[in-house]
Amino acid sequence: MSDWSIGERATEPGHGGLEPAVKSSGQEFVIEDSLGYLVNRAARSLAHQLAEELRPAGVGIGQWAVLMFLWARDGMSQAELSRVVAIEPPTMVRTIDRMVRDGLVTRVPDPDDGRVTRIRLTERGRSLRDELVPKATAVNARNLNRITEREGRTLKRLLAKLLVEPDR
Amino acid sequence: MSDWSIGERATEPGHGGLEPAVKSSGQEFVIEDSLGYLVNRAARSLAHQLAEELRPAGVGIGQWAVLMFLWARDGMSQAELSRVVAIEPPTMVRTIDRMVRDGLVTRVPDPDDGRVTRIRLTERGRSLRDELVPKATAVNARNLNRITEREGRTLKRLLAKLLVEPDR
DNA sequence: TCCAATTCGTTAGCATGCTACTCAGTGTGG
DNA sequence: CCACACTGAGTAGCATGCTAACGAATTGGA
Repeated sequence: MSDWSIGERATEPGHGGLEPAVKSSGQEFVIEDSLGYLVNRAARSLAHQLAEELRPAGVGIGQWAVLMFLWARDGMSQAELSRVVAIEPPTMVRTIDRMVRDGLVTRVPDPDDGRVTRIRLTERGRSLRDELVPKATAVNARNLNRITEREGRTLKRLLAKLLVEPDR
Repeated sequence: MSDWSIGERATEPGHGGLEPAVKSSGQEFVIEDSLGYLVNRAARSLAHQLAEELRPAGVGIGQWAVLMFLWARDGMSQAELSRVVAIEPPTMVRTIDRMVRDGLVTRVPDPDDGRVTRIRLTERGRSLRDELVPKATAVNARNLNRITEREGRTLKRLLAKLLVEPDR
């Protein structure tokens, strides 16, 4: 699938009134108007585009965020990384496994704390920065181009607001 | 991880200036300001919350969208479903596998076209609608509560705009 | 000082997403 | 009518996300 536009409707065309909604006890749930649906679609679209850019370099989409944080501060521990990337530790373990396998990072035991493993960029991991950052920037820019700059700022501000300490 | 707020910064606190950015050839890439990062975080946060609501019913997050479309029009083919849900066919195959396993749907061969399998809701699949739609509505509402109603409409409008026929 | 709670990394097992490929059934242009 | 293209479903193999549960190391409190 290379088409990320909003899809067909569930209801047959030409059966009279469009009704892409589920009526449940009088309530209506219009899927195309669901925040979760829209955010999920947008996230997959963006991830798909970024993955395309990263593929030639052999970097997976899940490795991207880790690289970003390591470029800002090399030698973070796995626990620190899973906190900042907002990924569960078991997921981080296997992402790091793949990055070690691909020669992007190495695991270094912390001398002061026997529980901690520090993640260090290899030369290759470090050098990918100049190659990949412009590509990622381009993906964001290309997508933001569809809306005004002001709208772009608004969009990001609202998304950030959703993430600040969710209820429940 | 139950904390979906914006995480720690990559740079050490108190080393002077905050610098959560990766400088690459003069460019700066501030991760907390990246559209892709924000959308991805928001999507996982919302998916996590919805999954929580669906779990008691034994419905997986990937099955949710399929159910939504089947509630609107029962008997769609797998190909139709993968188009409207915007999921690749192989992913749909296995999602349907699990839904069959869990007694939500059945596969029915199309009498007119030997290639086509139609997906029909079971009584259980149909009956979950009244139970789950309010829960999903609540998740969206709870998250939209953090911003004004006007902002919510803006957010959804901008997200939808990103999805309309991406460049490239 | 020493036991209990916490933290860190990890394993196991599952769901959901993708690409690449295959095979069978349909449809179409000569 | 028939070869060839297209479409739908499925298989294989992988990446990335999660929860549950552990064992080892550290820390904190009595």
